[in-house]
Amino acid sequence: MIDELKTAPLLAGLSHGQLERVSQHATRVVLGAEQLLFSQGDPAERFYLVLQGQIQLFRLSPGGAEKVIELVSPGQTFAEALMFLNAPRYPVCAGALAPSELLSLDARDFALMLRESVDTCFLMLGSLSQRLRGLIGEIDNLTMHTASSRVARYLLAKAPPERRSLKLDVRKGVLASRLSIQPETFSRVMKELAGRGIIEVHGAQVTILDRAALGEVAELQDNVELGSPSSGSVNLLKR
Amino acid sequence: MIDELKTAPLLAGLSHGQLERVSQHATRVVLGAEQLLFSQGDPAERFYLVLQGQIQLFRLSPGGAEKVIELVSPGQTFAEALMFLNAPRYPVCAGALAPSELLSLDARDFALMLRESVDTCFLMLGSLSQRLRGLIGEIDNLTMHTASSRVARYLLAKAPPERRSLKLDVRKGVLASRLSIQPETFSRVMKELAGRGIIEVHGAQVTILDRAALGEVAELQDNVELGSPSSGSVNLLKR
DNA sequence: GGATCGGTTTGATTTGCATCAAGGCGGCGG
DNA sequence: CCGCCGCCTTGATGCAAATCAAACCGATCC
Repeated sequence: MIDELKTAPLLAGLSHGQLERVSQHATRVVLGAEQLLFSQGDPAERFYLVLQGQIQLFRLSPGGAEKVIELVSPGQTFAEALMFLNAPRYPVCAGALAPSELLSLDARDFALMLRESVDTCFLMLGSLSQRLRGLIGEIDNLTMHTASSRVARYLLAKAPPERRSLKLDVRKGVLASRLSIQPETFSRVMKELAGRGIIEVHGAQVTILDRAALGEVAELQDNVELGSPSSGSVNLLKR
Repeated sequence: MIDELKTAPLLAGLSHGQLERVSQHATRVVLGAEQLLFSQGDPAERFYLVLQGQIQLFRLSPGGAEKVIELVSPGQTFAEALMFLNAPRYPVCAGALAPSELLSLDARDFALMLRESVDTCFLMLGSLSQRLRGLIGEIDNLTMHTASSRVARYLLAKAPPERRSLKLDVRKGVLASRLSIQPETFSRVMKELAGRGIIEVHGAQVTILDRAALGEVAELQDNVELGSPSSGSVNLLKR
């Protein structure tokens, strides 16, 4: 299990002793597709590391509509920010989009351990800071750009820097929700882009034919950073 | 200056020695109304504590349109999250809405000091965590609620828990941007609310006449609600 | 094979809000 | 006091995206 813990950037820097301590309070969780892990409003006593599968974090409206806030892939952690609040409750729901396997870590114990490791505190601070930046980008995206632009940005961020092809790894409807648009609109945008010869679509397989034109649609300007997970690293401030 | 530093929750917990160290690297900044403090994209080497006045953080679109992300009041700090990234740049612009006075703190030095105080690390973690939660709320707001709802929420949040009256402390246009709506729409929403006898408006002075009705407009969680046959949700996910 | 069932696509229509365009109102300087 | 200049308001129009509705497709299972 310790090797599995090390797949998370946040935990990779821990000492062997610390990892052992963490693993002592960790449990393995297996979820079937469409299975719920926790609901928004539940007391947040644990946080999670995804090992396999795909997790969605989403908000629920009273009417039952769900809006996907974030998609979490293997190697990523989620809900760890909450352990620093005093009576934390999950602000979102979490559920599996596919059969998934995760590790569930004890927040309270982890926080106690953190007190003995300023280095890890800084890793955590860096991680939260990045997430903060991501959310600001998200708000920018929502308020200053059109649905087409958001789709284009997603495709550009998703496409390996110099490969033309990419595969949508979740149902299109879920993706649409992640981008805050309706499935119908998503479909229409993709069709429009395909019609203009900018992309080619075969099911979940998408090929970017004209990256420049896609950038145009994305309304990219100057130094806009796409929310690519690999962008931006953490400063440890050693010494 | 040390007393002034203590007005920030983040700094209030520091020892006297630490505060002295911080103040050694701090400078006082005075801004006139409409004066810019920094631009998005600038290297982020300092962060700020507002002493007097009112600061707006905003994103700039290429066309020059600005969208207010946050309004910062005296006693609050901003841009401190960036010091944990390695080559940080401000993701927003900051400017004064009124003549303002702030303290500018050295990020690098502060981070170094933080290494010697796990307690303060935890304060910082808590602060970032809260901000994260706030931004998620913001996204929820933007994607699942109407303009009227956002206005209603703002008024409810702004109104002291059991006072009926409140004063809008920024120009209405700025407020509109903060709520991600156009000034025209903001005006119409206020007029609509006034017309329905829910609020009363005299310039910047707003009185809430019917708090329950305003909560209704705000689409607050509790109205779970019309016509849904069972209390079971439409949610596809099962526990 | 045919039937069924999600998910996706396509088309028609509606709508919330932005945009465009005037007009009003208040503050401030002459 | 008057006239100018921002800001706010009010009205008319336009448009992007939501909603409503139905057809389509690819799985899976008799």
